Amino acid sequence: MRSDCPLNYALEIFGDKWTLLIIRDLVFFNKRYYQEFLSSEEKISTNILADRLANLEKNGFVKREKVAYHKQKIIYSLTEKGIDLVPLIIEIAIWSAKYGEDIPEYKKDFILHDVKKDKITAIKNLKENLYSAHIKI
Amino acid sequence: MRSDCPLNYALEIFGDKWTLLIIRDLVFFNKRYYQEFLSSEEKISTNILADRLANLEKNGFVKREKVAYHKQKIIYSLTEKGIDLVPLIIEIAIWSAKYGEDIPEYKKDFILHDVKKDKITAIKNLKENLYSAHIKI
DNA sequence: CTGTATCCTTAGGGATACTG
DNA sequence: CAGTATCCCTAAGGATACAG
Repeated sequence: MRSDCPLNYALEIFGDKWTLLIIRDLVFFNKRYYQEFLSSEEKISTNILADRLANLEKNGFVKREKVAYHKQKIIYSLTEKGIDLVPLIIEIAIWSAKYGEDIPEYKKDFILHDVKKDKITAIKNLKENLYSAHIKI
Repeated sequence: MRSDCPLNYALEIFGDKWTLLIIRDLVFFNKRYYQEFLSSEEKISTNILADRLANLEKNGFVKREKVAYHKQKIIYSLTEKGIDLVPLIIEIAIWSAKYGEDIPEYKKDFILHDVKKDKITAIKNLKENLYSAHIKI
């Protein structure tokens, strides 16, 4: 640890270029399986994905469960600690929607109109989706 | 660019372990000069600092101005684009105050009581400080 | 005082083959 | 299918010396 600053703490545990993208896949795209993460736009490679998933589990962001009757299949889901990253991911998205370049207009519009205008509802809906998805499992 | 995702965009331009700490120094500790950034807790080294300050300027987060009658002295200040990172830094701090380990209680209390309870006011006050500091320059 | 430049080490990461 | 293991390369970063 470089310091006891809260911002520094966060940067040290999820301040890399991949971790939050995996969280995003879980939150916004309802991804649950290894192959699904592997096939996301950014083309994460398998060794990095395995490493980050292991870290996410170690740090309590993600739970791993075996799928019944599919011996090798593993399902990933967010813990409350992971779900509580949603507000900050949304803030990042809002900033990018305002200043980002080469981001499609429809994505910017969605964030600035549907999300930013009522963050509390947007966050609530996302959390409900995640919890109900988890119950279904 | 790995994708046109807003989150990915943000991670690519300030998703490293140092950039947001410099922004933090500007926002919360009112640092303005190279030596001040250099002496922060996390012990950034001079080549990294120079590199990140150059990137921050290139990406429009920070302005560099020479101090009158101090030929070599440079003063750094945030642009609006940089100031607009405040809400997301606050969200990170709130998350860390809830889940972070080895963070002093008084820091957690400050964030959870003084900041989280009224984010809008906290952000407004920080922005006013930054703008008035800039005018004073 | 504000950087640059250099040297060197380590961490991050892509590609791909392999394992249970 | 979910990882591991290996190879190799590049980026990140620390230490320190130097320049304007």
